[in-house]
Amino acid sequence: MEITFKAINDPTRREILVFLIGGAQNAGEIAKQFSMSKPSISHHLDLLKQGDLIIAEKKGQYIIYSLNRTGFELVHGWFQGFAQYFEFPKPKIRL
Amino acid sequence: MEITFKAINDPTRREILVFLIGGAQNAGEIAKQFSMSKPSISHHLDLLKQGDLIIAEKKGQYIIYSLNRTGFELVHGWFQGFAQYFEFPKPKIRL
DNA sequence: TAAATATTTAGACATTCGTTTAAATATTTA
DNA sequence: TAAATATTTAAACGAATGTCTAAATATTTA
Repeated sequence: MEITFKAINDPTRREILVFLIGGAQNAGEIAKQFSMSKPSISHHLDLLKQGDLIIAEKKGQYIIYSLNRTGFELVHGWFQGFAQYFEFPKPKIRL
Repeated sequence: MEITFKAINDPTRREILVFLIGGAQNAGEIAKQFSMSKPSISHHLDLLKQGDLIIAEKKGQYIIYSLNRTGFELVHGWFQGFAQYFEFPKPKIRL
């Protein structure tokens, strides 16, 4: 929980997540998207992985990263707790 | 955006938000919930306010805090971008 | 108006965070 | 097996963060 919110806190990491909506990519391709050193991106990927927001799979000399449902469900679940507070009353009949 | 994610990152601030689901409260009542100095809580409230997650209204010598829809919609909107990725295909017919 | 109450602002300090360069590990190719 | 490629790990460092105590501001009450 804590680590997942932390992972989402950084703008670069959020951009990585958005980038991965387009599909799984290896670390090098992800790093290309950013004007930042590869070790920095590697570190961001590690935090995203710790937060269960991405999955890493080794394919030969590459490591393929893709979005992980687990972390997103965790955060979404937390927000659900507020839905009740904000939601307008639903119509009782089907419109 | 940036400040809203930052505001949500801290566990104390998330607890404050959850506490406010129960209804608006003044700063003193909020501070009572935590084993932390009032200035610290005041600082957390300020960050939550900056992130549009709470609203502050002065009532006499008290300041009443309540949840603010704006910040929650912002974060929810961001997450919506991933819903498409994860969502299973919906049935074409009404069940 | 003086004292009491509610809350914030200011300054200080240790911890955490994001970044970099250099070195290490693992895999593939010549 | 040696060289090349892909990625991470390690060490260092300035910037940002969360907390505290002390002081300031604003409002109410005696």
